[in-house]
Amino acid sequence: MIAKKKTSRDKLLDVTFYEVYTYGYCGAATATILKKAGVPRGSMYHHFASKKALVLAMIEERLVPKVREFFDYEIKEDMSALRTIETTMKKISKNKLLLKHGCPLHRLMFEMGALDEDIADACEKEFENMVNSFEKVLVLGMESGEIRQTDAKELAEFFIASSWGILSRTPKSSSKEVFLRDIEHIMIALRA
Amino acid sequence: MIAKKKTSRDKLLDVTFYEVYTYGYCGAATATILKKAGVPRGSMYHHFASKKALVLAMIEERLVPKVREFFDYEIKEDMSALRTIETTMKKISKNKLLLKHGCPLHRLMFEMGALDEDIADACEKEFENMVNSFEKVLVLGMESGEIRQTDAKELAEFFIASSWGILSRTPKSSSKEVFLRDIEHIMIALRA
DNA sequence: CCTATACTAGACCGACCAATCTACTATTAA
DNA sequence: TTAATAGTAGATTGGTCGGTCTAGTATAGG
Repeated sequence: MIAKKKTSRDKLLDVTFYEVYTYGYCGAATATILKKAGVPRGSMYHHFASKKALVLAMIEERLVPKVREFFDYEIKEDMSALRTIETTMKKISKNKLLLKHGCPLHRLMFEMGALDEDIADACEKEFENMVNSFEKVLVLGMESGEIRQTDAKELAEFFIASSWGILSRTPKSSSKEVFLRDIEHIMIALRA
Repeated sequence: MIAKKKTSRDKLLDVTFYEVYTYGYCGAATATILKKAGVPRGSMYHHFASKKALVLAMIEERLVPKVREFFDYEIKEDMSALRTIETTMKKISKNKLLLKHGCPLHRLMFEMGALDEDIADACEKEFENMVNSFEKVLVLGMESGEIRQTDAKELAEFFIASSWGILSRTPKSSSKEVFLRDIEHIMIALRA
């Protein structure tokens, strides 16, 4: 494997993801991002017009792919919808950062939703993508009789929003066990 | 009715609630709070040792009472548990600010949970109070056979966390109708 | 070699941040 | 009248914020 040297741009996006995830948009300082990335200020403003532009690029190139790692369902016809969902939830429950800070998309959406339209739109767009992805699984499950018959899109929206709430409990009160226990309650609302 | 003159302290707490609710802890600037409250800087630091102390007092004296307005269940033995919950959800769905910004307790908890232990503890404490309050309703409902038999505390925690998630959808995608529709899905997990 | 472009480098800027400081006023009690 | 306390008032401080500026380097095409 060839060790590709990370470009300044890549380093900035990596660190920005972590800083915004941890401290929020307002709490993430460019000075800290630059220091941690080991990139001078001039380079950052060469690649990005502003802090906001940096964060918008980070959403597209880091946050969205990371969210999809967890939440993009490969539909395998031979696997049941309920088993597919269960597998995803197990995977999420094993991620310490998710349990501690919640879904990074939810975090940014919640903080900035009413404060910046561009960031809100970028988040909303990916929320819709998650809903569409999950909806497909639910439709399959409805066809096979595993999932309760109802509007699949609405059920998908409900499931994702609820999961976000469950993931956003305080670090102190959240754990793998608590998460999976809460999810089990949601599942009752999904099953036929 | 005697028009009591609001003290500087009261004005500061009122404005701080609004500013922190709207812009978050990091986003809320003391300069703005002082200006909107019409209180000089010296007065603020006479009453509160720091911004953090101001916010902690705000939690106790404004945020917690406001949350309890909505979520403190008076248990009326003659009213069914499901009807009690339904009434509360209807009340919440009529509040524009709640739909736009979510639960103020959830907001602060989510932003500061991992960043400041004192604020996290204050939020966690009220979360537990909400859970206890809701648990009582669920227990009554289980006794009357309306609510599904399960651990009432766990079910209460699940319900509140899910509701928070549902309330924290983007301003654009949230409305009274969407909220009540989502709640209806949670209710399926509650009913016997 | 010359020149244009892409990128690095960090000093610097004004604005804004939370917090401190000294001075002043209103109220109460001795 | 005096003294103590509570609260008002806002200028000022040191530090941090996002963003700009000028200078320098690396690379590629001619």
